[in-house]
Amino acid sequence: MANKPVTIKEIARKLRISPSTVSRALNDHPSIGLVTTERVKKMAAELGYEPNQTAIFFKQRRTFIIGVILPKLSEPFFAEAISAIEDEAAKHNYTVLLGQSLDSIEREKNIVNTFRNHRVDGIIMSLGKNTTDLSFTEALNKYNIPIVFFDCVPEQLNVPKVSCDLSTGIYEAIEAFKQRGHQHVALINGPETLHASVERTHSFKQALERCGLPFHEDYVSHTDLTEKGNFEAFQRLRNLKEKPSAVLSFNDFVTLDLIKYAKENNVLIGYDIHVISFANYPLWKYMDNPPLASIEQYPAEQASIASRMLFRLINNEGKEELPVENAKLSSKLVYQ
Amino acid sequence: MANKPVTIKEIARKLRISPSTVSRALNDHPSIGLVTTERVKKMAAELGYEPNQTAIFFKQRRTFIIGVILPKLSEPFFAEAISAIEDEAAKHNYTVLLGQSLDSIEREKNIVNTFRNHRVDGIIMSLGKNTTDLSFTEALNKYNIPIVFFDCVPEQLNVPKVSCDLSTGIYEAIEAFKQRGHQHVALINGPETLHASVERTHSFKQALERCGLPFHEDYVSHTDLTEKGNFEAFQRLRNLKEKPSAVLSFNDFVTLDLIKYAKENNVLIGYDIHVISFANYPLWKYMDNPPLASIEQYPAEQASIASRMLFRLINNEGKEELPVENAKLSSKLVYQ
DNA sequence: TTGTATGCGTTATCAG
DNA sequence: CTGATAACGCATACAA
Repeated sequence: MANKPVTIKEIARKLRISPSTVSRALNDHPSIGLVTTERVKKMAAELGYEPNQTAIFFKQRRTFIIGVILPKLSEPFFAEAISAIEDEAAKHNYTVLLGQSLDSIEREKNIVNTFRNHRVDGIIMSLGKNTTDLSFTEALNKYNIPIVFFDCVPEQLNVPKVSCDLSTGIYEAIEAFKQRGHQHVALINGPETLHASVERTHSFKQALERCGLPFHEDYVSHTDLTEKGNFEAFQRLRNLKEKPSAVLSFNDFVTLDLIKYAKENNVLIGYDIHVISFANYPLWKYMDNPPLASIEQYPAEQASIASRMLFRLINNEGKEELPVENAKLSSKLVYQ
Repeated sequence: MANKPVTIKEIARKLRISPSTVSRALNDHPSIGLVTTERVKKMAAELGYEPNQTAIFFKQRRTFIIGVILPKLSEPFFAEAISAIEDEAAKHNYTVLLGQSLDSIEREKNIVNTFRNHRVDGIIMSLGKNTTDLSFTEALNKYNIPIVFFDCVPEQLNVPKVSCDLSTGIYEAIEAFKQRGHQHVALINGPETLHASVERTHSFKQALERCGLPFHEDYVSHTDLTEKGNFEAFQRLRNLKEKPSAVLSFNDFVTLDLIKYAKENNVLIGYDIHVISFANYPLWKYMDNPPLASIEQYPAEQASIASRMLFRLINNEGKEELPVENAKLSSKLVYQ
């Protein structure tokens, strides 16, 4: 029936001691006698005392909350990531404030702002596809709120981040294609403006060279990531005089559209064309024509490492000048 | 460079007026003169003043945070739900604290406890599969923290909740099967202990009767929701002397296993057996042998309604004695 | 070992 | 219209 919550003062009054003694007793302060400590704890339990966290937060300038900003939870990649973050947070007695950016820079700014107002102790963020300007993070410095990026990270070095190196997985993919006798390997890449796309093209080219396979610009087909764009990107490849027999596709959603397109156009996946996809959709095993393999990017691992970085920063409280950590995992080719 | 954040007091000092005046000016209190208000605001802007929310939260006994507890974000159903909640929360200037229960009662309790300590202003929760004892919510009363349930809700009436009535969708499904000439329709149901399963069996039986189709206990096959259990449940149906030609499956994950099993055992979906699934996996359109249709349960709508209920309770602040709201949406059969 | 006093940043009450 | 003061619940420096 919602009585007024018990406070330290009440316990003190009932016990005819001072609030500070109660406070210390409850916190197992060494200077308090065993007997009083016990008395206080007993009374606290009896009254059902529970500390008012908001008061503590206010006083200690710590909220025990971290904010997590990511594009979209409906992508399995991020659902896995946030679970890992939640686990890591729980270990440190922290809770997770959630914000989905939906790849909108405007929303990213708002969320950062809200989190800042809430005085979260730190932020973990995966950038939206088009975000390059990080000036909005500067406002965080004012309150010494550390931010760690993962997966889609800024290019600057002086910011803590963990990401996945796609070049290793790409190389393994090309190698796998070559072993299966493919000579013409294509890449369906994201928008040319994306840093992520540029990197992929680079690694793709390098891997081909290392494997002694030819690279030709026509074999890199860009999509705007809409269904239509995905279709067209695939179509461009199919229209080449020398059709590629193998293709690396930008992500699972592109791959799904590719599969759909193939079905509608009587292209047989695994026969006319072989596919390897980035990321790793949990459902491939149920599909009739799944990709040959996927380039695993370890969302949970990335997120865990980022969390641990963040807690190191939080617990350091800006005391020491810690070195900026940058971690990079190797992606890997995995078969379903 | 992390200077000490500017406070109201500093503004007051610089302007040689009292802090309370500054506070009122910043809040556009009508009793403050226009000139002072302007002066204060200008100075505040100059100094880059930002209110310390934690202090305000503390003072106002409001955190502007709601907690959301659900089983698993990796289920698309809940990913959609939480996005709807986030949107609704943003409209009310609220932020979302996240907790995944993973269907563990222990975790549910811990999360509720953590949220309570953080003094969230309210909670939205979808219960884990096995949760029936709601005593852990009683602790919330102490702080007048309202809780609203959605989708997987407690049976009691005196608790605000919104769920989806499956009987309408089930009826439409059975009708659709009948129109296609099916006489033997089966149900792959969840564990018998689950309230949700019992309800489904009931609605299933009723729908068959209304459609003039026979009901037989053998045609309700229970699974423990593991892959093995799903396989066996399907197998039991296939082993009946009179094999069902149509089947309603407990949820999308069961359906996926069913599809897998069918493929491995040369059962042709859409020919040997026709399937309608609960919920609506966003990926059916990419599959070669998708279910005929799905029973849509409107996660986003459920979550939105629950959010609005919650904010009504929060904004009422326990002043009036509001009636307990119970909403029920009708499920619907949808084709892909 | 314990109590007293003070402050965290803000707002509300009351007085002027 | 504005200022002084108290209060929210807790923790801590200092005093005893």
